[in-house]
Amino acid sequence: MDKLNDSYLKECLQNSGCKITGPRKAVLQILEKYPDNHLSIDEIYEAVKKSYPKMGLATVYRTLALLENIGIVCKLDLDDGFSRYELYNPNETHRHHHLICSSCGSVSEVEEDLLDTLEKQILQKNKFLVKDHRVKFYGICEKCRA
Amino acid sequence: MDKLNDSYLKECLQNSGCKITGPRKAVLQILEKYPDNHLSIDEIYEAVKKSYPKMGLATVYRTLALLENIGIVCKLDLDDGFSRYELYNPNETHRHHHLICSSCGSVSEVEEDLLDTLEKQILQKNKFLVKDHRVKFYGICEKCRA
DNA sequence: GTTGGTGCAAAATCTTTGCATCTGG
DNA sequence: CCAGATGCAAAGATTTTGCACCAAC
Repeated sequence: MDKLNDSYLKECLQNSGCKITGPRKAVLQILEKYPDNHLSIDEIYEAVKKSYPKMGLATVYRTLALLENIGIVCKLDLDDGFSRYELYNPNETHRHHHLICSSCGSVSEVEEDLLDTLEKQILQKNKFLVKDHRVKFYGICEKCRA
Repeated sequence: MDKLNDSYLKECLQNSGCKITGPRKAVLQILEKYPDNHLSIDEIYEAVKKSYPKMGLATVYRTLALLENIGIVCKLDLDDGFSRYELYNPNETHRHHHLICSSCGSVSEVEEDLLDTLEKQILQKNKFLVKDHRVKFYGICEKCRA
């Protein structure tokens, strides 16, 4: 798993003419370690410092911007004023959706996409060719409904 | 139109025990004047100052937060680092979708909702009761595709 | 007259940038 | 070795807050 992603990271970075560095590996490692946690920049920074103590916050910003550019991670906005990131799942062609509970604040995910019909309609009616989307659903989660 | 919204604002504010003030009317007036412009805080501030010169920026922030709380306006995130607001359409039960062109940056709207099926599936599979959503589509607009 | 609202300036946050130093290839 | 990457601190940008004054009701 680690090896696999190391080589995936290596490939992506080298294709973009970038170096494979300690900070970059460390950031990716944290994102792999907490796949469903929607970590904020600061949370990533704090977590990385444990394995890579000399990490600087600016480098976290620069690294995540880079990883986003080359399509390894995706920025997330959960309306709390923090930039959050999660790994792209290489099997996804479109971004998955997030379910945000208005009661407890928990965030879960919908793997299914199911917007193809809507996107086709948008192409026909609005002549707009959809390439990707970001979808957030607000509501009440299972626990809070009980 | 102006009268009508004045009384709508009045009703909403009074129901929340808030006063009807010059700044609040001025902000709403600007949002009504530019219904499709997705104005940023600063754009609203600059526009309001023309009709209400002593307007302070902090009041724009406070007013929009208030109007959002009582359901008159809706915050928008167009990924450019600015908070933007638009009026809620009282006829909409759910938020409409935004089409963001990756080429020219233009933002247009899809009035249709069309997520009912998906939201029913989410209720069944995830036991999550959807109350509202935010949907952004990224792609290429009609002009840029030509 | 009270209570809440406003303007201003200062403070707090998050993010970006400049630059000397370090490091991967 | 050299171009690119990093760490640190300073600067930028947006948003929030404290407080004296003002205005709805």
